[in-house]
Amino acid sequence: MTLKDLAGSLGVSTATVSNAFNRPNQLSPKLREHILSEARRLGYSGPDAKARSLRTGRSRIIAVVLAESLTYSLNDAVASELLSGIAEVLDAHGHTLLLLSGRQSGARVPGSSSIADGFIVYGLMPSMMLIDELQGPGQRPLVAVDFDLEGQPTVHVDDEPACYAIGRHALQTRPRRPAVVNLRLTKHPCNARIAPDQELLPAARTITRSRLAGFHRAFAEHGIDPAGVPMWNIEENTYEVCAPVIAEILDLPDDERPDLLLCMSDRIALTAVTLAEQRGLRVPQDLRITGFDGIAEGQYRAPRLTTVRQDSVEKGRIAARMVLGLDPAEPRLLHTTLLIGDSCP
Amino acid sequence: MTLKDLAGSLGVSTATVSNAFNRPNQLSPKLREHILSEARRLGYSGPDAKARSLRTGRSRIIAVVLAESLTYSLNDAVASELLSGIAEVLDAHGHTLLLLSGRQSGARVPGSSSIADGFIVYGLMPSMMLIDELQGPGQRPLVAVDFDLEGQPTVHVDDEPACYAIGRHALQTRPRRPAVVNLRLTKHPCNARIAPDQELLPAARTITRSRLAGFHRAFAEHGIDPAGVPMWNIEENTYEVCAPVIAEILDLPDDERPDLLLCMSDRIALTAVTLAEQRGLRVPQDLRITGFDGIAEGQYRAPRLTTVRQDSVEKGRIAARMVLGLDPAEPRLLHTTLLIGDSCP
DNA sequence: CTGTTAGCGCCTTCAC
DNA sequence: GTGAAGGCGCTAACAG
Repeated sequence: MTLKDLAGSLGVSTATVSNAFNRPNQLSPKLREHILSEARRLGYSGPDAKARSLRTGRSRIIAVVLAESLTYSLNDAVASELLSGIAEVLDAHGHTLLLLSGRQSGARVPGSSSIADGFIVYGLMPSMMLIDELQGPGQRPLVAVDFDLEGQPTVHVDDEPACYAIGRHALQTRPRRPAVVNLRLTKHPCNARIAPDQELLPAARTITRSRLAGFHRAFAEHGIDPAGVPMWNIEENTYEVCAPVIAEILDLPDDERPDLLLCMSDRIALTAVTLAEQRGLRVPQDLRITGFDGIAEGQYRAPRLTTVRQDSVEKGRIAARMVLGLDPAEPRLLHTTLLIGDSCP
Repeated sequence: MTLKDLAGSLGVSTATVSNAFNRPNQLSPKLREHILSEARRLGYSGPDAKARSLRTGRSRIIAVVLAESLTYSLNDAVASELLSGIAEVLDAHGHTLLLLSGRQSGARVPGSSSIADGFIVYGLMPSMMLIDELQGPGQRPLVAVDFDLEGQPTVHVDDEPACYAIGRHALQTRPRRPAVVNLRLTKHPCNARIAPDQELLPAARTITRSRLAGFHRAFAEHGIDPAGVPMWNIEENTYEVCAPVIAEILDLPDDERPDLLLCMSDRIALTAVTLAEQRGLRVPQDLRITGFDGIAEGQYRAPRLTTVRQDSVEKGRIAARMVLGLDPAEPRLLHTTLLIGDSCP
């Protein structure tokens, strides 16, 4: 059943039916109601989305491109919150959400990406090819979240000041052996301690760099040489990947084991809390731990995490509003708030 | 830049360009390579998805319709795992994922739903209107997960036997005051204790009903009258909604407070563990707790949850394979495994 | 192996 | 307020 069929059986032109669905003020209310009710009766459920989008050039679909695999992203609290915020705004404005991953197993970008009216890209892609294609001639809006993309509006969090604040708080009690646990900081994948001469990703490619800068500023201010602070790196923000690295840290001999762990995410910090518990290490007496993100899980279990809260839902809302053209397409910086919990009072 | 333009500048017909992209064996490798490289050079990134989908009738997009709001679903571990499994299969077969919610705030079903090649519907919709429209004349495949939809293939978990198994395990140590904490069991929304005469949803409308039947079978087998077991109900599987109800239970006077809590989800059980800890109640000595789902969070924190693990990722994979026509469209029942943790040894 | 042709279903000027 | 006509970009027959 197509619009044309319907017009045929009603004895009106296709334009009139189209108007009944799309431009109420172009025909009499009475006729419109008649058409709509007949449509329902005959089982015509409105203009076909495929044809409509070809004709109008718009699909009312926004694609969210996630750097990581969908499997990972959907199970990450921060990414989920971001998606929630995006979905909320899109839904409120009659748009729907198409999920794409930067790590498609399929050979190339799925053709279906060209159907979207705009893109929200989250986290740095392993390859820029995808982005290049998205930015193609169509000139559809694109918003980058948590990384920089030349010539495109971005949404960021104040990573450096946030980590400075948390570092300053943690250093009020002077640690004997502080350490930093990073997330995707090294140029080459590494789930282990970072060697002093190891090559790191540039600041433009990972927010961890800004966060580290914040910690370093706090260290310097407290007379601690940042170069002397041992660092570890973790590639993926999951318990499974974090656990071995954290175990390596906690299983160091007593006189080498850090007594302060500045972690780049709450997931890392929570893993540290769990493994410390298992080893009979008391938090915060034997080991103080800080996180980043402020995810719910860290706030309702004991000991409550000392961390910095970023409003990922709001980040998503803003990105969505930008891509829909409701907000001006300009760089945005969200502020964070320090949450002082029990893991580092 | 369209396919036609490209054909024009290369001096070949549009069919040849189309073949270069879609049917490699319909033209010489040499010509194909030439066309593809010229396309890249001129900035043509392949056939437009909108036009292609209109022409072929297929979009390579599968829509997942979630009963709850996207905000809720994305933050629920079980729904996220389901989506992971779906995404994994779709991705492997060159399809992408469109997210729809049964609780659209937008007036009606978004027109964009008619773009999908098939639907996976998760959890019972508040209204069947949406489903009716999806099932419209198009006859596109539809798979229902965790609820029944007449005439459509479904994917279920063995809820009744699973709860029978967990109940049997828990009742090996005879509780003095067992209780059940349900999820969406009552006909009318209720976040409180369920009155004996309160109307419940029919089994076809909530899996909780099957789960409860499993518990009741275990009770009966142990000579406990199910009717004498107090029940509570919770409407949404989040800490925020669970906490007040659990608090109400735990704050009962000592001689009324349950010493065994059979919970319909790990989220509920974890909330109970947290609130019990806060009140100085020891788990499992003072209060034994069981869950359902087997989510990661319940397995790596102490005390490890006694629960039943359902493989939601696999559930998603199966649903996706069915909707893509890779598996036969027939009812499927997945098995669960009992996980005996420390919350109810 | 390559080119021609006829729509897929709809929206939107333009004339009436 | 209504109808006729063209084309959005592409693919699948069919011819050559």
